[in-house]
Amino acid sequence: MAVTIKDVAAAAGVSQSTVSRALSMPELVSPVTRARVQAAARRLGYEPNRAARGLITGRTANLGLVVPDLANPLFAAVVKGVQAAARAADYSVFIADTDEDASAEPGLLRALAKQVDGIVLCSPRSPDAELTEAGTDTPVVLMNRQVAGYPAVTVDNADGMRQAVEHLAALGHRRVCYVAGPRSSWSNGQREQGLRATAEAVGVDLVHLGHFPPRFDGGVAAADLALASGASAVVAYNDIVALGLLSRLGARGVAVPDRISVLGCDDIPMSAMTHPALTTVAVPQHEAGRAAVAMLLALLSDAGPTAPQRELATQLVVRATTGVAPDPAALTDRRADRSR
Amino acid sequence: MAVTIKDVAAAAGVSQSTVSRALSMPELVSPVTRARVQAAARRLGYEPNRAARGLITGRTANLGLVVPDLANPLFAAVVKGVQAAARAADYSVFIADTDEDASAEPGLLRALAKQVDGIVLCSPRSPDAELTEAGTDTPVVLMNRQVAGYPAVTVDNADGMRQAVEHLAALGHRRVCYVAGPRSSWSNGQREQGLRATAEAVGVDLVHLGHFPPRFDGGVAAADLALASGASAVVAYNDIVALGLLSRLGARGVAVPDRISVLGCDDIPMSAMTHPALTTVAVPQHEAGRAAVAMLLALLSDAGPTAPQRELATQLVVRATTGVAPDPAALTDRRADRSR
DNA sequence: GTCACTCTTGCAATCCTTTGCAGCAACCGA
DNA sequence: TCGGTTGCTGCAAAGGATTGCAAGAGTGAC
Repeated sequence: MAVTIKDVAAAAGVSQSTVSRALSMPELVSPVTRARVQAAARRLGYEPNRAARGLITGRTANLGLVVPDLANPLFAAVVKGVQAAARAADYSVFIADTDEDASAEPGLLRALAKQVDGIVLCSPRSPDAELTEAGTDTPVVLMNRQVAGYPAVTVDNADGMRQAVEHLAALGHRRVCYVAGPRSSWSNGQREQGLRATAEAVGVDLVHLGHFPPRFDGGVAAADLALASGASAVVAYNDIVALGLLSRLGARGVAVPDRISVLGCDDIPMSAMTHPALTTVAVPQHEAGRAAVAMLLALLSDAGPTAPQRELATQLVVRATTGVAPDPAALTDRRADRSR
Repeated sequence: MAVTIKDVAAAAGVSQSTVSRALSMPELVSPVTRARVQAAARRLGYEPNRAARGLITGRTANLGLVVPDLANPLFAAVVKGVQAAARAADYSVFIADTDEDASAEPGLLRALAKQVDGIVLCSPRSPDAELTEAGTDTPVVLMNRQVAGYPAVTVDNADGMRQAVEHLAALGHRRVCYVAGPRSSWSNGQREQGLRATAEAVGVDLVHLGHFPPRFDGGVAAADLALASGASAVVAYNDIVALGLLSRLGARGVAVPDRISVLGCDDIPMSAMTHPALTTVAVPQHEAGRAAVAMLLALLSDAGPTAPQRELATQLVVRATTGVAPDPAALTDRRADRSR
């Protein structure tokens, strides 16, 4: 049998209430009693029973985290950030994975809601309406999405795209194509918008390509279209798609970046490991995870506004898949281009 | 306020005990009462309070999962498998990530133990002694490791290596090098052993290379050594290391598989996406996760032996990084070439 | 008609902790 | 010396579900 508060009380010669207070509100008991109780608790190896505590306080000391796909390294980073922040505050984390299935979100949310104090909902795919409908009484912080009335942590996707386009423009690119991600992704919308605004501002033609699944094969499928679009640079919805692009381009013998530049987004670890290494826009997902938990915890303790917003900066990381735009004349003759 | 069993009892006109029984031991109440209670429960949207139930039953309906690194796609697969099996049995899962830090394991284990009914310990890095020492009263199932007295789910690493070596031998390779993983990894030990046994049996020279961290840069670091070892094929501890090897070989302009063959282990999704695609030994981690949960659940219900073992089959997946061994004469030619 | 038995159901204790309230002592100022 | 604080401590009541025990109703056999 586990040691209970009663055992500690007996050992210290005080009542259960005093033990409880000595351990969780130490300033309420006299120093000498406090010391005696704490000594007894430590000696007996007492650990409060979380179920009993939760029963009366109504709190579980657990947080929930919902991500679209754990196998995506981006979300692995989020998970690690969330875990770290939660552990520091003595919270544990339940993780649920929707497998990119938007229709699974409301159900998971409801299931989680009962056993956690708050939920971090990362990159939700559900339409806003369903999201608010599934809205329980449990506090929720959104990540990578903004919905009116909800607190949210986002990254400045538009600014990341601005950096990307300006980088490409500076390299002489005049026609850039964007391989779009899921229509239901808020981040994708933000990226499209940032892209469009900057493209117009710097005088770059923007070609919009389909909506592709945010996976490797999405990039593979998009590569030929990108090549045929006449663009000299491709911006992908994320790094995994960019990796798919690179793969297909490589298979077709298309030189990157000599013939076409490729740019990803997220800066997952794999991006630095490809050949050539991927130029990408780094989004601080680990930090975003921490921030989301901090926000959630603040919400739980009733501090601050009920729908705070926090936006984290993005940063272009220039590696080897972006280069000077090919001379339009040379485009038809690759050999001439190379020998330049 | 949430709806409690009391509300359901009042609505159905029965006592709390009857409600409790109607919902969790339906065969104990009369069909008509049962129907009335269940209808009331559904109508009111009743969900039992897990804390209250846990308080009296001593069960949490939670499982714990400890993995070395969530960012490793291999473990992401394990997580998904565990989640799926747990959800099917109405358990939730706490996940802890040790960041490949063996010394963090005992602490995490202890912290988890209090809030779960059982733990799946995946690829533990701690020495056996520490593991058993940290051994709590909480049931634990090991994955990718066997320790006397513990139930475990493993994969047949040795047989996977047999398939790998026989494949290489059939391609004419006579000297193969192994890029070893962490010394503390049980899987690594099994792989070394399987490799050695088969190499001897088929008459292949085996060169053992260091112990490298199971990461991309481990492979990068090992590549030059592998090349210098005179082997015509390299087997890597896992796919990520193999990817590192490929990267460094590519950077040095070494042709794969013409000059040297590369073989990974695990079959992570990325392996199929490289150029050339990686030949590897697939280990069914998703299924292993499911199996581990099944075993844990059986343990919790007191069925079967206290230390059951289950071993899953591995399967060589031949892709494009393994090929016919280069002609030894050609090998020296090329070496002379490079030393010029 | 009565006894023994089964089938349902309700009562009430229990799990462990937190917390409002009250009691008690000591201490301060008047 | 006494009333009023202040500071600690203990009592006891939750909190929501499970479960051993017992009571009541119904059934079948003699």
